Amino acid sequence: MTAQQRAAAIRKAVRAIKRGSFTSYGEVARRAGMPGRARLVGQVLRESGDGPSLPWHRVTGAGGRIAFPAGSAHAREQLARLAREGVPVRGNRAIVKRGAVGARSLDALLWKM
DNA sequence: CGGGTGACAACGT
DNA sequence: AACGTTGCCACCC
Repeated sequence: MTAQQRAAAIRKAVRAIKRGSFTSYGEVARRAGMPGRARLVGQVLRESGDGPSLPWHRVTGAGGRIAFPAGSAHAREQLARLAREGVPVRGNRAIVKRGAVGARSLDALLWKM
């Protein structure tokens, strides 16, 4: 498996994310057949840059957290694009639907959020 | 081979 | 919920 092939598989998985929804880096990696390589996903998206064929904004950190620093140009752009597609956002994150398995840590549940 | 670096993830406090 | 720590893994010196 060459780096090129891995990048292609990852981009394919990202393109498969439906409009109005989002997926974590780790999940994209799993769907691309490379569990545990979440960081590689970020690396590929970084070198791929922006483009109409690659909905990079639909990829978030675990639990919908935006990977870019809060307030940064990148973060604001991603949140704006997600919101434009109808994804509810709050602060530096996209809101995960309730009931999704593993959507929340036990902590978050106890802290009732 | 050795060490530093991330668009990460999971856990503990 | 905000942080800090660890574990991870591909890359690049």
